[in-house]
Amino acid sequence: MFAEKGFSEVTMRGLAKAVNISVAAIYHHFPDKNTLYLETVQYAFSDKATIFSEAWLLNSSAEKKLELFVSKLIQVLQLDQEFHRLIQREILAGNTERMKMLAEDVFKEQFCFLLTLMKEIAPEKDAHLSAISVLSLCKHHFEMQPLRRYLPEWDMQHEQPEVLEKHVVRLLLNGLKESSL
Amino acid sequence: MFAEKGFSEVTMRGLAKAVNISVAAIYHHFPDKNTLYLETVQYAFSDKATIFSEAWLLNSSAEKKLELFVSKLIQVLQLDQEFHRLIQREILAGNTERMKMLAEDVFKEQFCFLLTLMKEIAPEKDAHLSAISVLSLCKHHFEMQPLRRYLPEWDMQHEQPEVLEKHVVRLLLNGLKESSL
DNA sequence: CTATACTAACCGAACGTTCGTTTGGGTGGT
DNA sequence: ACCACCCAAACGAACGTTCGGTTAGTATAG
Repeated sequence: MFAEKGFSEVTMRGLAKAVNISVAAIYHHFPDKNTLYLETVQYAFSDKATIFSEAWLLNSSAEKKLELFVSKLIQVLQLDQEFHRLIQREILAGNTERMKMLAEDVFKEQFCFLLTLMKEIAPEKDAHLSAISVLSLCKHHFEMQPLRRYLPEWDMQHEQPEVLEKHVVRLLLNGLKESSL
Repeated sequence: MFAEKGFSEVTMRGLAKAVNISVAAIYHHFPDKNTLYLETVQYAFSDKATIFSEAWLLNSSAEKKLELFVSKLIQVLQLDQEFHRLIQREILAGNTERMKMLAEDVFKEQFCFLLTLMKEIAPEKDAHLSAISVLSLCKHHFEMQPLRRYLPEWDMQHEQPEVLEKHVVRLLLNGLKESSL
């Protein structure tokens, strides 16, 4: 509900009704709405850190690892859109402490993996910018979905994970490997 | 204020204080808060459509046009972060009618230009996906700013428009032009 | 020229509703 | 006797909105 509607659009009465208990019963388990929200967010993020270990441990070329990482990332974004909305809202809120917490506890490990991957694939490029670009190409496609549907030349098959995956991987592998310039 | 805090965090009393008039005076000009918000959004978007015409009319190669477009886009995102936040919030809200309106009245023209550009640069690639990728690479960098600051290997100079611009253009021009595969 | 009517613009104070939160009390298991 | 768990009901604050009245400027009639 927080992901869908945002913090202030979710009421304690609405939450209570959704889980079929009284409002006071919620206050038996959580001191206030803010703490409830923070624990909800932490819970939602708690299981996401382990998903990418498969790409991590893959014993193959850096290109194949990137391919698997992109595939996993798109898969997560596709399957758990609530989670994605929660990320969007958190980043939009931009609370300094929570950004530090997210960066440190949730994304850091995966991001470091992505950084080493970028250094392998494109050693002469800025790894941080490259890593962010990987995330951008995947994540933003989903963010734009509500609007993209009404833009010219939109096609249903753009929503298929495999199509997007292929597009992103080819763009990245071609783009990151320095050819000319 | 709507861009900064979101619709429901902005109160009529807060608005009134910000412009030094009474709450009732606002209701003299707008029927209700919702209409006020909608007119605010439309006003904020009204002058943005013309900014990119310079890249449009440039009498040069498609690559140079893309370069100028990316430059302009990053410039807008950098200078008018309020506007960018408003876009983010609108897309996150995802109201069908307003998405249609945004797509049709605000973005369509620029997007069509970008589509023809993509067809010139990468004729064998899906133009829609390529165009969205261009937007993604620019827009998402700014979206991630609050979080990125606390991720490894972040550098102050990543915030400089020219650095990001160069990175994005090189990634795109290399990536979109089919070389191998 | 003056008296009158009208109106856009504004205000303080209130209205009804909804919100987060608290209170006081109940129930079943240990 | 205790405690975790739950409830209906209420509390005060904040919200969007409305109300009655004031002001200043301007058009109209005598």
